Amino acid sequence: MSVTLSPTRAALLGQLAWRPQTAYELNRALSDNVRFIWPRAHSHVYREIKRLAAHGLASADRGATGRRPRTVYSITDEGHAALREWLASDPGGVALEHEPLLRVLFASSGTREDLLAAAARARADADEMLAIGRALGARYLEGTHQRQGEVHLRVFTFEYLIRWAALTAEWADALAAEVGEWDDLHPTAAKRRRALARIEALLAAEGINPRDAAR
Amino acid sequence: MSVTLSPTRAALLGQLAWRPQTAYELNRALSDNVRFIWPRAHSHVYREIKRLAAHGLASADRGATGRRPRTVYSITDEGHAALREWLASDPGGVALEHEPLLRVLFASSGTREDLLAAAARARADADEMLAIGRALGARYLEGTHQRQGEVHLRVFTFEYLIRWAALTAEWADALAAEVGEWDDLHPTAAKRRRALARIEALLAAEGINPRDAAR
DNA sequence: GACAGCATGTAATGAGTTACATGATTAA
DNA sequence: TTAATCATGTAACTCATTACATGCTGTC
Repeated sequence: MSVTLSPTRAALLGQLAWRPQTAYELNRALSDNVRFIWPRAHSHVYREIKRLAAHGLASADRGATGRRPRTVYSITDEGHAALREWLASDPGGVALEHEPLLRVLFASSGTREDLLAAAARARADADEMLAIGRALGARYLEGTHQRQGEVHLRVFTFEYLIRWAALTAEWADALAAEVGEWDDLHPTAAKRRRALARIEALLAAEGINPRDAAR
Repeated sequence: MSVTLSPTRAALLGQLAWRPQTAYELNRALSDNVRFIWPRAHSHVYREIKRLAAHGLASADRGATGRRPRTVYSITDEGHAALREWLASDPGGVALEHEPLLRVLFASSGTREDLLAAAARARADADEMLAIGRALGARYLEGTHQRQGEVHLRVFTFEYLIRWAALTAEWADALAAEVGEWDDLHPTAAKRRRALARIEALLAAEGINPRDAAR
């Protein structure tokens, strides 16, 4: 009769499973590890970890730094069990929260500059991810990552991060290159022609035959 | 002194800008267009559209189907202005909510089968996106999409969707292939060797030099 | 000895979801 | 004519964020 975890709480417990930590350290770890795949605000962590403790999934070891409280949390046996149970449960799916893409969808209500700004933001985020990926990759290859013993698993999250970042960067650049040649966002025959050619190329590149489409 | 929009509300208004719709139709449109890039629960739409109407960004035209109420919403001039303003504001960033990836990160607390199930879920989501992409692509190429006049812009969202789906599918397959050869999730020298080789290959493929890494 | 940045939280508010309810329409 | 599914919402609850507050620690 263990507690059912949400992905957010599972992420917390999962981090705790690695070692006892304060809420602050948990926040750091979450930034390093899941910022891009499960982002949450830092204040959230303080509340959620308390709730995990209240449910017996974590234990709280209260101490102090000078006159400030300082609480170190550890995972309990029940916590381990709940984490295992979560991992065995039916996994939730995949989604983006991609504001630049949303802005592209509604671009015709705005200006060319708005659209370019959205691309720039996507590119900036991708650059940040690539920088993190570079540092991560270096540590893995040197053998100095804190979870080096799990490289055989970490390689998968690493791969997704890198490739997703690269995709986002390429996409943003291609968008900026195309729109950079435009005077405004209005359709023209030439723009339309290039768009259709690109759609065909994409479908071909991914081996997709549009005639198979279910309508 | 117009109202500041959240991305979610902007998505609603953006859809409304295309044509007047009921909340139900908005939900359908959101499913078709932004499910993967800005997913929200359907009940949310009913509340938010009312709030937009209350703020004067949309107008509500109350009618009925038999004895049931039926409200058609339209965007107002203030709504258009708010949408333009949102598009001109500083864009938010890019994030994933990728539960399979989260499960991979904590895989060592679970079983090999858990990990394969996570990969399968990612693959299933990717398949769904690819199916939608195929249908979308067909309509664009035939020239029959409802927003055909915007293909020159739609091509960008289309591109991202297709490539992201393809990436996710490939990743899931690669994960399943590798883990499929394992007996369990424990590290071995061979697993580690393959992982490091893959990390190197990835960095090389993306033209990333880990020695440039900021530490 | 003061300023910047790290560390450690709380409160208030708002966003989002799940569960429920029920009328209309269509196909078997 | 009944079962399924489409259409149209509401209520209750949980999740998550923003804004605030303040103590420590190192550096100039």
